[in-house]
Amino acid sequence: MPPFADGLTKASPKGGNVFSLSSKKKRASEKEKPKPLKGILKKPAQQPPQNSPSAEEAKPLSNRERKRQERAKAWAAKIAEREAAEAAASPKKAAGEQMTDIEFLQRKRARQEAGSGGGNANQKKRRKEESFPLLDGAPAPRVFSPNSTSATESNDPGVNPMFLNKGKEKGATGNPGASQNSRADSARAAMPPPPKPVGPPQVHSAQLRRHALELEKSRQKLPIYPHADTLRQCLRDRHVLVMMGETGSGKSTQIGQFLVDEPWRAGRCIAITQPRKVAAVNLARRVAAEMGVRLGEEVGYNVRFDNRSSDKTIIKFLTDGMLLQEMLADPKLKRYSCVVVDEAHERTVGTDLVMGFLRKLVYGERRGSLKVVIMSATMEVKTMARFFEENRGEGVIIPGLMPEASKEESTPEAKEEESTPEFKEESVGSETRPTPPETDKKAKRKKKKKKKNKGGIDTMKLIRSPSPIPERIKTPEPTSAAGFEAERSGGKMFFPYFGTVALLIVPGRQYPVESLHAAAPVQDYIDISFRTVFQIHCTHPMPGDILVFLTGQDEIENLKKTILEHAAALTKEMPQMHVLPLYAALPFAQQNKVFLPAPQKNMRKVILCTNIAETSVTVPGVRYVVDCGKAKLKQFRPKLGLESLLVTPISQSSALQRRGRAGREGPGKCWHLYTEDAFNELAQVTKPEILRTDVSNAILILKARGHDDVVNFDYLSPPKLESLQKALEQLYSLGALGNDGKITPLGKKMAKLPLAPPLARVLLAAADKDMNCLPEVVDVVAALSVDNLLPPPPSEELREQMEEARQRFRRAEGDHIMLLELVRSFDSSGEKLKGWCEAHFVSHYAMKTFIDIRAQLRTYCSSLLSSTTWDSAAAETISPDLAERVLKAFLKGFFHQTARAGPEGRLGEYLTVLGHQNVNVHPASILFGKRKEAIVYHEYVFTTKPFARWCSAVQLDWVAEASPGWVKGEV
DNA sequence: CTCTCCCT
Repeated sequence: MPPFADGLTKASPKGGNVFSLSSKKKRASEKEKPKPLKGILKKPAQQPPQNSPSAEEAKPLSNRERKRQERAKAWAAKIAEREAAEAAASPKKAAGEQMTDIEFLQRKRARQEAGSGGGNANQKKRRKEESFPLLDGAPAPRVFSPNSTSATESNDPGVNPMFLNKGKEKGATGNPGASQNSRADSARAAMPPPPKPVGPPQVHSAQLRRHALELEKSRQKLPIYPHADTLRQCLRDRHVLVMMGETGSGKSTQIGQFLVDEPWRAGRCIAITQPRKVAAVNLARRVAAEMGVRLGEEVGYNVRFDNRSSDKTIIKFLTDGMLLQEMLADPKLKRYSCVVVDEAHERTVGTDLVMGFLRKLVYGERRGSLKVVIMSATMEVKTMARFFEENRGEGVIIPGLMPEASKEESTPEAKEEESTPEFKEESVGSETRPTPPETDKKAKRKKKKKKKNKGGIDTMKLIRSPSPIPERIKTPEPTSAAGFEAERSGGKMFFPYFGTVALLIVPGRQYPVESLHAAAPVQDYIDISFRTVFQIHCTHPMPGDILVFLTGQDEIENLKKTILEHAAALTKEMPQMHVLPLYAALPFAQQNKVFLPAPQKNMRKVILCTNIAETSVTVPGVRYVVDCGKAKLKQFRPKLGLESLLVTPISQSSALQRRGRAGREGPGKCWHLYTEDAFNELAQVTKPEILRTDVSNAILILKARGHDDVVNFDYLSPPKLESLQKALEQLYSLGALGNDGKITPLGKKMAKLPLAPPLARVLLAAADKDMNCLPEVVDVVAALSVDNLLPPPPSEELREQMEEARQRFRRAEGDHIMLLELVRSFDSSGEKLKGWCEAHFVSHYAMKTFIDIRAQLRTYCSSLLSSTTWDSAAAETISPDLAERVLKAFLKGFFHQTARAGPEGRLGEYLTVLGHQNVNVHPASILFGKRKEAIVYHEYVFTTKPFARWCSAVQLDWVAEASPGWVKGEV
C-alpha cells in the first residue's frame, strides 16, 4: 500500500503512512476533452471571422454598425430627455458630479496615451473602439462623438479615432506628454478645468497611474479581455446579460471597467454585488489599482462597517446584503445604471432576492434605463437566463434551456428522501408552483434515461475540465430575432440572444489540477488533514502554498495549534511553515494576511480556511489544496421552526471549486479526503440557501418593498409553502405584519435594522416608555450578534483561571444579563481592549466586532432614544429591576423561544412552550445545571443533543404577558 | 458537560 500512488512517499511527523490516496489524473486536454463543450463554443460557418480586423475596417458602416449607431443615438436622446426631466425635478443636481466624470475620463485618456507605445493591430483597434463610447457617455464632450445626436463635427477628420491612433504612435517614441492630439486637446478645451487637486495628490495619482500601466499587461492576458466588445455589444442590444465565466476568467475585475464608458451609463454608478465582504473589498482594491485611481473615489466598495465609496464612485463593489439594504431606501436603485450580480451560482438568499427585484425593475419601473448582468461560474446560468427572460410563457421555446435538457444538473437532492419538489428548474418563475410528487417521480425516471443519452451539455465534464481555450466566442447577429441555433444531438450549440436576455459563455484560465482521492473512507478528517499537510510540505517542492478547507473556526484553530506544535520539530534544512487561519469571524487585518507573501524566504504558507475561500477570494501562491469534503450548512426545519447548522457533505460543484483553487497560478494538486465513490455520491450542486433557511428576514424585506403576495413572488427557487407560512406567522406574531398581511410601521422599522426580526423587535420594544432600557438592550443585542465572544478555555489547566476571571460577570438572571455585565465591566475598566479581553478570556476579535455593531445599532436607534444618552448608562449598576425590564424586552421578540421546566429530577431539561420539544440548557450557559420555572433562549442548536444557548430565567406570566393573544393560550 | 458558514 504505497502512501501516494504517484510515488511520492514521506512519513508524516506522527509516523506511519496510515492512509493512502489513489491518484486519478484528470486532464481534459487528453481523451476527456468534452465534445459538447467544443460544440457550445463553435463558431458557425456563415459568420465572418471575428478576429480579422480587415473585415470590419473594409466595411466600416456595416448593417450592424449602422444599427449600433442608431441605437446609440436613441440612447443619447433618451438619456438627455431623462436628464432634462430630472434636472427640472431637482434643480440642485450640480455640475460637480459631471465634473468628476470628466476628470476621470481625462485621467483615463492620459493613461491610454501613455500606454500606447507598441501593441499589435488588434489592441490598437480595441483602444480605438473604446474611445467611441468613452466620449459618447461623457456629458460635456459629446460633440466629439460620431454617434452623438448633437454632434456637429462628427465627420471632422480631427476627431477621427484613426487619426488619434496615428498621432499616438508618433508620439510614443518621444515624449508622451507632448504627443497630445487634436481630439484630446479640443476635448480639454471644451471641458471646464479639472477641480484642484494640485501638489502632492497629483504626484500620488501619477504613481497610481504608473502602477496601473504595469497591471495593464496582466489585464490583457485575462481570458475575458478579448471579449470586451462582445460583452458591450450584448448590453447595448439587451438589458439583461447572463454570463458564465469560469474561475480565472477575470470577469469580476474586468466587467466594470468594460462598461464604464458605455453610453447608457449616463453618469450613473455601476454596482457589482458579491456574497462576501472580503471579496468585495479585494476586488475594489484590485480594480482601483488597475484603473490607476484612489480607492474610494472612482472605484469603491461598501460593506458593513466599512464604506469606502463617495459621490464620485462609478464602480462600486458591495455585498448583496448591502444592496438589499440600500434598496429599502432607494427601491428603484436610481443611483445605478447597471447592477452586476457576481457569483450568482452561490445562490445565497441575498443574491436570490436581488435577482428577483432586478427582474421586476428591469421590465418595470426601470425599463430601458437599467442594465442587469448576472455572472456565474457554473452552468446554472441556464436557470438564470430562463428566469430573466421577459416572456416565459408556454409559447417560448428555448432549445437547450428546456427543463428536460437541464434536468441533469438540477438533481442535487434527488437521492434525498426529504428532497423538496420545488427545487427543480421547472419551478423557475412564480407562475409554476411545485409539481405533485407523482410527476416528480416520472421526471426522475426520465432523467436516468437521459444520462445515457449522449449530446446536450454535460455540465460536470465542462466544469471538471481544465478549460481548453476554445475558439473565439460567437457573437450572434444582434438583430436576428431567433438567433438561437442548436443541434443537440450533433453536439453543436451556441448561445446568442433569445428573447430579452443575452447569454454569454467565457472560458476560464485554469491549469490542470491533479486530483487525489482517499483510498478508504476517512474517519477523522482533522487528523488526516494534519498528516496530509505535512506530507505535502515534506515531499513537494517550494514554492507552493497549501490551502486546507475545513468546516469552522474551532477546527481551524485546533489544527493550527497542532501544526505549529509539530512544525517546530522540522529540521532546519526544511522550509518553514507559515500557518494562517481564514474565516469570516476573523478581523479584517487578520484576514488580509493571507494575501501577502510569507514573511520570510523559504517559507510555505499554510492557509486553513472555511468555505469563505471556496469562491471569490483567491489566495495567491496556492498550488496544493486539501479538501475535507465537509462544510457547515444551515438547515431549516419549518415544522419545528428552527434552524440548525450541520456539518454536511459538500456538493460536487463545491468540491470542484475547491480543487480549482489549486490551479490558479500553475499546475496544482488536490487531495480530497474522501473516496472517489463518495464523490460520485455527492449532490451535484448545493441546494440554494433560500430553501434551507428561515426566510422570515427575506419575507420582511419583500413586504417592506411592497411585495405583499410573497407566495407568488418571482423566486428563482420558491421556498416551501410551509417555510413561507412559518415566516409569515412569525412576522405576524412579532407585530411586523398586520391582520391584512401588510407591513406595519413597526415592521418597516424592523426591516431597516441589521438584525434578525426577533432581535429587531427586542430593540424596538426596549425603546418603549414602559421598558425604557434601550442602551442596555443595544449592548446585549450587539453582544449576542457576534460569534464566539466567549471562547472555550484554551486548555484544561486554564479552565479554572478562566472561570474565575469570568466570575465577576455572573448574574443569577442568566446569560443575557451576564453579557450586559460583561460589557459594563469592559466599558468602565478604561483598560486597553486587548489587555482587558486577555485578562477576562474574552475574544478580542469578537469584542472589536461587538464595538462596531454597537456603534451601528446606536446610530440606527438614536432617533428612538429621547432623554438618556448612550454613555451615561454605563456608570449605573444593573439593578434587578433593570434586569427584569431587559428580559421582558427580550420576551417581546423571543416569546416563541421559551421553555418551561421539564420532568422533576432532570435538572437541565426543559420543554418548549410552543411545540413541547425537549431542550437542554447548554453547558456553556450560566444556567447550566440550575432549575428555573422557565427560560428564554436566544438560540437552539442541535449537536449531540438539542441545546438552548444563551439562556435566562423568566417567569411564565412574563411570557404570557409578552406574547400576542393567539400565542397566549399556549402558555 | 459543549461550543456555528456567510450577510445586513
